[in-house]
Amino acid sequence: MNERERGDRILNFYNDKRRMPSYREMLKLFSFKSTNAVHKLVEKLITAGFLSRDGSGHLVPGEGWGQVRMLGLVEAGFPTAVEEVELDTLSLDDWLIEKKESTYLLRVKGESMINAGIREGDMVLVEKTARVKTGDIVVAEVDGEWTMKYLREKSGERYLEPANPDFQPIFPRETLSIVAVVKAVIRKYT
Amino acid sequence: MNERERGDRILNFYNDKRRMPSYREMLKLFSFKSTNAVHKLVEKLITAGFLSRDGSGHLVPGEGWGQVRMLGLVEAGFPTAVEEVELDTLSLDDWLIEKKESTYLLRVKGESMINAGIREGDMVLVEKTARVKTGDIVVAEVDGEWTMKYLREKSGERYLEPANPDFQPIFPRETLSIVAVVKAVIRKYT
DNA sequence: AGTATAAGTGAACACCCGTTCACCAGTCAA
DNA sequence: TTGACTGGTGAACGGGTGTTCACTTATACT
Repeated sequence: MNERERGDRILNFYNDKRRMPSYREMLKLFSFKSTNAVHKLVEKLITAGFLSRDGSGHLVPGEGWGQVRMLGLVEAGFPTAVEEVELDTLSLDDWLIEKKESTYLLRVKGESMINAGIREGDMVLVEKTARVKTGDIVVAEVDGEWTMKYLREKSGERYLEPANPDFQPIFPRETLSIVAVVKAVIRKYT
Repeated sequence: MNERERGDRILNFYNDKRRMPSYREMLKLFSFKSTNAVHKLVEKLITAGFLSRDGSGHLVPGEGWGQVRMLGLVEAGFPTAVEEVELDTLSLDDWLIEKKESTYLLRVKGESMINAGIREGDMVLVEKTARVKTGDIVVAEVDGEWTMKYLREKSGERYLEPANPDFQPIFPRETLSIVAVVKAVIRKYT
């Protein structure tokens, strides 16, 4: 069993249980009989970057050992098992979510944003924020109704434009309040 | 400071440091002066579902308190602050990734799947697996080249079909090996 | 006013944690 | 063959951990 494999085993424990194993638990994990063996192994895994310590000395998963291995372009093909070590890994949560308190996941209804690649049933990750620019896809309340559209501006007036020629732009009669900005689109295949 | 707020503060610590705070650390977190106060608070947060204990009694984040709050349809609008408590939350990682060891993230190149809502620059979450069905979007190697297409079957023969009328279906001359199945598409706006 | 109940203090305790020390077996190079 | 190095055992230790007990203070309900 090599170093990489052992690091993976610890990180799998973390992913399962949402916490690091104690040295005594690692005894069983590796069939060791002395916590000192674990101690030495952990020190090596730390210098190797699999694990690390936070400010107060507690063991935490190493930087850049998130959940998914990221590869290059599709055309480039898959790397061999040997190369995999070099790859960057990341957690989707950390990658997509900037402010967890104000981030929400919505299911999309309707086909009004089809030309932006957003289809009925997709999930959109939105952030409640005041920092909106024209051109962003926003969730807004216009005249009492909720929709998701492009935010546009013409002669100083903001309006909403769908990404579907079958729908008409929405010029607010009374109120146009931007509630959230779409940060990402996630489509999951069953 | 109410219960919800205190639970959030602990979970924020967890999201920051990737581990649970100790009772002594929570002292500072809540400006308490006795670990017993923390103890009682934690017990309440556990019965409230914010936190929980794993098999060996260690403190872990409660079930269903992942990263993102999930809401209903866009048309439904945002709930008020009071209602938010009722919402389901989940971790994108847990939701999207089934087998972490064989899951990879690829950046899409080309427009051949545009009608499936997959555009150049999107990220696709793929899983190296043998369980492929016709109709799935797959990453495959045909005659030495790598592409992502729909997997189709006609008269017992498997071929690849793009989701773009400008491209032609690919009937393998020599080899067609399915490398991975596309499980999800993620488009991130900057 | 009286009294439960909730919420926090302060101290004590047993236990588990990570660390360390001394020691041993195998391997590989000089 | 010697010597250094790697990877493991076994035991011991100090400190941090969660828990518990007795007590105090504040809030709320008759």
